Parts: sequence; structure tokens; C-alpha cells
Amino acid sequence: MNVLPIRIALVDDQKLFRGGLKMILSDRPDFKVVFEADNGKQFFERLAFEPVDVVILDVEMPVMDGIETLEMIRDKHPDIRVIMLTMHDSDRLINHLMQLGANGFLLKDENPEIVRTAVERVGQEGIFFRDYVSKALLKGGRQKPTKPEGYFGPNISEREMEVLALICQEFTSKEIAEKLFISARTVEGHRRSLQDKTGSRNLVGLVLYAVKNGIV
Amino acid sequence: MNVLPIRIALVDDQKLFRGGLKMILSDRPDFKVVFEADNGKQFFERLAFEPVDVVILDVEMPVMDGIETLEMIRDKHPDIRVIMLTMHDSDRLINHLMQLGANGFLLKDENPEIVRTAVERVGQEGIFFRDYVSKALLKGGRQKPTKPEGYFGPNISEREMEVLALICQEFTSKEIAEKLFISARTVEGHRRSLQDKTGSRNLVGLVLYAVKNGIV
DNA sequence: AACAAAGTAGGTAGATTTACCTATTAAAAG
DNA sequence: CTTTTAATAGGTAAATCTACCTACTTTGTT
Repeated sequence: MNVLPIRIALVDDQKLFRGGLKMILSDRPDFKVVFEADNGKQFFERLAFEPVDVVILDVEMPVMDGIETLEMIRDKHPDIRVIMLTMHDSDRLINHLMQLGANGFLLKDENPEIVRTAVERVGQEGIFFRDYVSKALLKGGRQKPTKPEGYFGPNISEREMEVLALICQEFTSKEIAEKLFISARTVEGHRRSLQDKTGSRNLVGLVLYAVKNGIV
Repeated sequence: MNVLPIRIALVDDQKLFRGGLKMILSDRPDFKVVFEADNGKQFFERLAFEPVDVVILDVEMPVMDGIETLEMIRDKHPDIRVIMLTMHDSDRLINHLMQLGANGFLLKDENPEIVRTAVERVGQEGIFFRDYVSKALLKGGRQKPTKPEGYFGPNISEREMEVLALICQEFTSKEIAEKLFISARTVEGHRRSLQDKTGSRNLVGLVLYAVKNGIV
């Protein structure tokens, strides 16, 4: 019985890595890499001429990154299966990608067999999980900072606690925004309301407040 | 025996306060308010036509403030006696004014008799102190923050400690500069070296460092 | 005398924060 | 069902901070 091969697209700006990936996949007769792209923009240009079943998509890319591309794929081509590829094993990132509708998640230092398995499963069953992914999903994607016991200050929301904790780790608003997948303006909003609630003039006051109240 | 009256100039931007001062001084036949001015600039304009013995000089003024004026008086007219007037009882300020060569120091909420005594003494003996002034001078003008016992971090200079302590009180560089009577650029310089020494990315890191090491 | 360190202060440029707005959406509370 | 809250995000403008420089003076030390 003859089965149609799984048509695969590779999207990654690192050409060498892409080559390695192609090599690994070429072992399998039931896989066919139909095209490659340097970024999301190029991917969509080629997709117009070459339909695919599975996309292996790097998260970190210039021009149009993996997250942006994933969102557009889900919007325009809900039938395409997407495996996200990244160097960083972050619960927050995994959770976010899964919420955006990724079908699988792989670390870049995974061994070849796992990659093949991932493509196969995603092609057949529509989903592939590694243990760390399910762990991340179980944890709700992050270890949310919580108000310490016996805290009696002004009511600080969960999200504000998250932002406050990150501020105390010396991250700028922009960096915090990237970590939480929200706009920098939103982070500024949270920060503003934190300053209002704690009566601080600036970041320094906020940090001191956090220290006093055992948040850091 | 007839004595020449002490010729007095009043320099304060608050006209009402100036009026009250004049009233208080007019009680004494041996005092003569020869002119008034809204700021240091006006003072020098009038001084050209009217020599004075004692100037009562407000610290806080627009255009040309009391400190600037005091410096110029010391430079151009070392014989003129200057009594500085302010609302704030700050050791640092008192010390700084005395270093600049003020002959006396008065708070704005002093009672009238003290004011008259101050003018008399300054006119006759060239100096007038209240108890809080001598205390301030004895303390060296400020309670310098010092490195806590058992501190083993990078070597932080006295001045840097002062700046760090003020940063932790939520003051901006400009405000710190005003308090320490140095340029904001200098404060930035100290801050920079503090960040270098403590390996902080920003203010937040600096504050956390201060907290960890018991400086606040 | 030469050198190092601390304190001072300026220039320029860019990044970040702060201070005001407005506005939408979803969820919770009344 | 209306109201409130939390979370989202955008605009504009000014203030502040950060990151590079350079330079001078004073003090203390080889």
C-alpha cells in the first residue's frame, strides 16, 4: 500500500542548521521537504506555489519571527501543522506557543530520532509532546509570583505581581513585555498602577516596596 | 555718643515676607534698611548705588538664588556681612552655606527678637550662630552614610555611599545634585561607577545591592 | 617627581521611564 | 443586566537614565 509522503517546509534563518535538519529528515522515504525559507515572509511567498502538511518553524528569526508566523498560519491556513523550534526551554514560551496553536515543540539540541518522531506524529496525529512540554503546560506556563503570607498592603493583581517580580530582576519594560508576550505599553500600565498603589515616585520606590514586603 | 546705623539690604522674592522683616527691623533705631531686592541680580544692581553692611539673603529665589548670590558677594564684596534665610533646616545646607562664607543663618520661622539679635551680632561681631547651626557644623554638615560593618564588596568611596543612599530614597540625579551642591553630571558619574562596581544594569540593581549589603 | 585615585563636570546620543491621555475586551461583582 | 476591575494597548511629550567620551583639580602614595 502506497502512502503519500508528508510534505514539509523548513523555516529557519540559520542555513547550516536548516541543512542538518533536511539531512535528518531525508532518511525517511515518507518525508519530503518541499521547500525552505529564511523567515516567515519568505515562507508565505513559497507556500503560494507549494502546499505543505507540516512546517518546522524557528522561533527566533529576523524580518518575521516564528511567533508572528505561527499566528498568521493559524489565521490563514488552520490545516497546516506547525512544529516550533527554539533554543530556549522556557515554560512561558512553551505555554504561549501552545496557546497560539502550535502542534509541536522541539529544542534545537534534540537528537535526530526525536525530530523524525515529532514530524511523524504531528503529520499523523496532529500533535507531538515531549515530557517537558506537558510539564510546562501543567504548570500553567509559568511559576506565577504570589503575594507572600501575611501581606496587608494595597491589593496587587497577579499580573502586577509578575511584572513587579521581573522589574526586581533588573529587566526593562521592553524586556518584560517580551517575556510575558504583551506590549511594552501594557507593562508600563501595570507599572504605573503599581506605583500608584504603593505610592512610589519611580522604579526605586517600587523595588524598595517589594523588598520590604518580602516579594523579592 | 552717636553710632552709625547698620545699613541693611533685604533680598527675598516673597514681598510680603520682606515687608514683615522690614517691620521687625524698623523697631530698632540703629538699623536702617537701605534697599530691598527680589533676587540676587536686582541686589547687585542696587548695591552699586547704595552700600550696605549686612544683607539678609533668602536661599530660595528665582533668577539668581541665594547660594549663587552669596558666592558672588564673597568674591566681589568680601566685607559685606551676609545672613542666610531659609525654610529648611538641613545640616547639609547649613554646612554648605557656612563653607561659602555666610556670616549667619536663620530659619524663616524664627521669632522677631532672634532676627534683630542676628543682625546686631553680625553687624558688630561679624557672625551669628544659633545652636542648631553649631550642631550642624560639628556633625560636619551631614551624617555621612558609611559602609556597614563586615562589608566585603567592592570598595565604594564615601561620596559614592552618599549618592547611593540618596538614590535609595527615591531621589533623581538632579535632586541629589541639589542636595550635595554638585552638578547632576557628577552625580551621574558616581552612579556610573557604582553600577560598574556592583555590576548592575540599572538603578534597580543598585538598590537591590544596597539592600543586600545593609546600606539601606 | 611621577602616579593613582577620587571628585568634579562637560558633550553627545540614544534608551528608558514618567506623566498625562484615550479606548477596548473579558471577567467578576453588584 | 449594569457596573467595576483587570488586562490589554495606543498617542504624545517631557524627564530621566545610560553609555560612551574627555578633562581638570586635589589628595595621597610610591
